[in-house]
Amino acid sequence: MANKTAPDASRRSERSRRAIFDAALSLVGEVGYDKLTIEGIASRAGVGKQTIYRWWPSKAAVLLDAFTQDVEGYEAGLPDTGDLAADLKFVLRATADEFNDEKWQAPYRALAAAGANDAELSARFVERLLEPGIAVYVNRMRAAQEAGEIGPEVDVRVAAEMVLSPFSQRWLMRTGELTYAYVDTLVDMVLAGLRPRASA
Amino acid sequence: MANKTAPDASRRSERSRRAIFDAALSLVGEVGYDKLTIEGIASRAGVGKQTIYRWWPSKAAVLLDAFTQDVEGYEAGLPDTGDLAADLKFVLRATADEFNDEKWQAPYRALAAAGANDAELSARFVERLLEPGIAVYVNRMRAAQEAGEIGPEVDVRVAAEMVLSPFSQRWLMRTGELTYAYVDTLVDMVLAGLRPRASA
Amino acid sequence: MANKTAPDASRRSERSRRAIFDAALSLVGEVGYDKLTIEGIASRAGVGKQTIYRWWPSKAAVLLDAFTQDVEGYEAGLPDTGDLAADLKFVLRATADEFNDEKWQAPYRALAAAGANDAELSARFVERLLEPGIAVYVNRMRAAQEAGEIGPEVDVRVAAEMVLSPFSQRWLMRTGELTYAYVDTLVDMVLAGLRPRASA
Amino acid sequence: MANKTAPDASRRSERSRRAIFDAALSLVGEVGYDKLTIEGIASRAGVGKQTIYRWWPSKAAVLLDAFTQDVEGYEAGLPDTGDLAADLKFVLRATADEFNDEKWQAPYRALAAAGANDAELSARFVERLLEPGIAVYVNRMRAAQEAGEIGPEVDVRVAAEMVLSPFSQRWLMRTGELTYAYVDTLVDMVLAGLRPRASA
DNA sequence: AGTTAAGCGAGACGGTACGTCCGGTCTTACC
DNA sequence: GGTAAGACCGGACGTACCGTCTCGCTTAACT
Repeated sequence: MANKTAPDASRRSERSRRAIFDAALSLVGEVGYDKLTIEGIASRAGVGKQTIYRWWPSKAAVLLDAFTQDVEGYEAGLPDTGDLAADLKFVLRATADEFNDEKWQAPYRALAAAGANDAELSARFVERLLEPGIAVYVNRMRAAQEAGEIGPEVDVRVAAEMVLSPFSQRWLMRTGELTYAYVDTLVDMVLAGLRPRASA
Repeated sequence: MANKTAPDASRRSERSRRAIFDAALSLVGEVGYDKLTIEGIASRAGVGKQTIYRWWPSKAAVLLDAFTQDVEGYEAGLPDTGDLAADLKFVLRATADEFNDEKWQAPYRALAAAGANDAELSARFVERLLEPGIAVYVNRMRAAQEAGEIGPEVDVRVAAEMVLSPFSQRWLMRTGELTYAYVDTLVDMVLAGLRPRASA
Repeated sequence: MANKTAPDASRRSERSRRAIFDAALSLVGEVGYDKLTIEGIASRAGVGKQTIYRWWPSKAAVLLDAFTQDVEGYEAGLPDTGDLAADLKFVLRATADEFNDEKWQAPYRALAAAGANDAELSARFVERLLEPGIAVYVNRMRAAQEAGEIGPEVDVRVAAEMVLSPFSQRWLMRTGELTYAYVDTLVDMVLAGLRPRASA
Repeated sequence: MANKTAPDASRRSERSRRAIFDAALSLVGEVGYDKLTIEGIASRAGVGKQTIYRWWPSKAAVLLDAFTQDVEGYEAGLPDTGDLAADLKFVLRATADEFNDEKWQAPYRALAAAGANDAELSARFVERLLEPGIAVYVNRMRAAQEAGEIGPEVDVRVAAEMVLSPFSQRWLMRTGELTYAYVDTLVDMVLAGLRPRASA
């Protein structure tokens, strides 16, 4: 795969890297993904085009790095108060706030869209942004399962997706608002089906 | 909004319209959405570029029309055998087959992606492709609700999304295969939460 | 040559013909010859494009007709006071005024230029505009020749061109002003060579 | 005036410059000026369109540079045998040969025509092609004037134009052939008026 | 007076070229 | 050797006109 002699990362300019990220994020917010250009990023960052091409294969890759850079390490806390429904609602409400934040919209939408048409990018997007987000829910549900709040036969990954996918789909396709009420309804409906079967 | 004097639709060339649709669909399958160009469509269709620009604002709009044209009226049948789980699995398996069909992939992915970055297009995409697909499930669930299979307090729209969104999200983000087994699990898990509450 | 069945001139719309001439002349003055378009003429004239294409082969042809229409019959008077130099200066001064008139500049320049690249148009331009103008001088010189003011061996056509060509060349190429002083000098210098040789 | 940041001429590709000139000259000969296109030149030259637009404002400007490049330095020799008439006839005959050469026709006509409608281009055309040609005659005549062959009161510039303008006008407007006989007649007639006045 | 066919205004059409923008590569000079 | 700068080839953009072609409509000329 690596045909051209790989660049020497140790000599890389940190200043340029940061400037490129800043430029990419601010530009995608201003002009949208479609009108985001490598030349535009280079110009805004005060950087030569080649410096971008040397380190990234496409504007989507730049944006992905810029964006993950910005959000890395956010998945630290997931509360476990013992009340699964309450915990899920708490986290999902926070996520709703995030998704409703204008700053996130443009780059996140752009990456989701770019991923749809580019399998390789999609994989990295999923791995670095989507999966860590899902893992939070999966882990909390697994704990609940061990605590007996959720039936042992339940596939918690599918369960997590039952909460997260309707939520993110609504947002991505703009089919509805992400309100706290919606979030609560969604969590309640999903959990209703996960309770251990009446052992009687 | 419409600033330029609108073209006279009654004089429109049906032959050109069809040729453009055919060209757009075949090209998007061959080269992918990003490399799909208006010039390419015009050339393949044997049509002047202006004829495309006269009737559509973007390649995404062309593709949406081409695609809906192609699939219109497909949502005729939704079985009601009295067994909700069986019916949903049946339809969702068919939908899985459709989504796994190469022919659908390119244009559908392209439209979903284009919609993410273009609210207006998104609205038309949702209205003409997404909603009719969802309606099938909502209607069947409403019937089940009236038959007492589903609790009366259930929001069937959210319930339908609990089935459909994880499914389409998997496909769009390529986070998993759309197998019959997955489909069955998903339906079962959702329905588990919808059953009427144990009578008091 | 006449391949398409010729249009029936008897049914021709005089109103449209005039409107086209007016539009062509006013437009060439406003936007220049290069940006003069058939569509622009048609639109300004309130006329269908086909009506222009039916009667003229090119915008240059339209302009030529429009222009000659405008100036036809102007070559009526050529004075003969018996003093050749005075008469030539008188006419040439008037011509200078004409050439210095802004209204003439654009269409006349345009036609001269178009003629340079189009032999057929050139022929009509010469025949309908250039030659009649030259004839005035040739005729007056021939009269002078018969009166003995000019030597009998002189080719009056060439003599006329010796006056007119430097004059029009200056104007066309913008190599100098067309002043009365220049005109007078030119006439005097040419006539100096035409006088009958000292018979002695 | 120079609004866009000017390109860096020191980095200019000499190879491209030459290729553009070759392409422009060969194409104008093949298809004529009206059908000469920037795209055509770029394609024939194996050059991006932008490379043309970066350095020239119009096809006429390209052609002018291409043409002057081709002919620069040709005005070296002007004979002075002591016989003015003979010398002028000699040079003008050579010029007639040149003007009758097909290779010259297209670009020269094109430039003359383009100049008629574009004052700025005209100025450069005159300065770089027309004036050097005229200067040859003016200089020779001035020498003759100093030698007493021409009257001291004669404006040699006007005299030169009396020879050259009828000549080039004939060619440009196609009103007559440029034969040796015509050339000789013209020179003789002009010189007849320039001789010093009978002393006394 | 009624019929008919041509000219007409309008403008959609298949094309070509415009002049601009940007992609990705390459070169130059600097650090 | 990475970098800022930017010229280069290529190719698509969206626009403007070309010249051709219908489409109804007017409007003369010929039954």
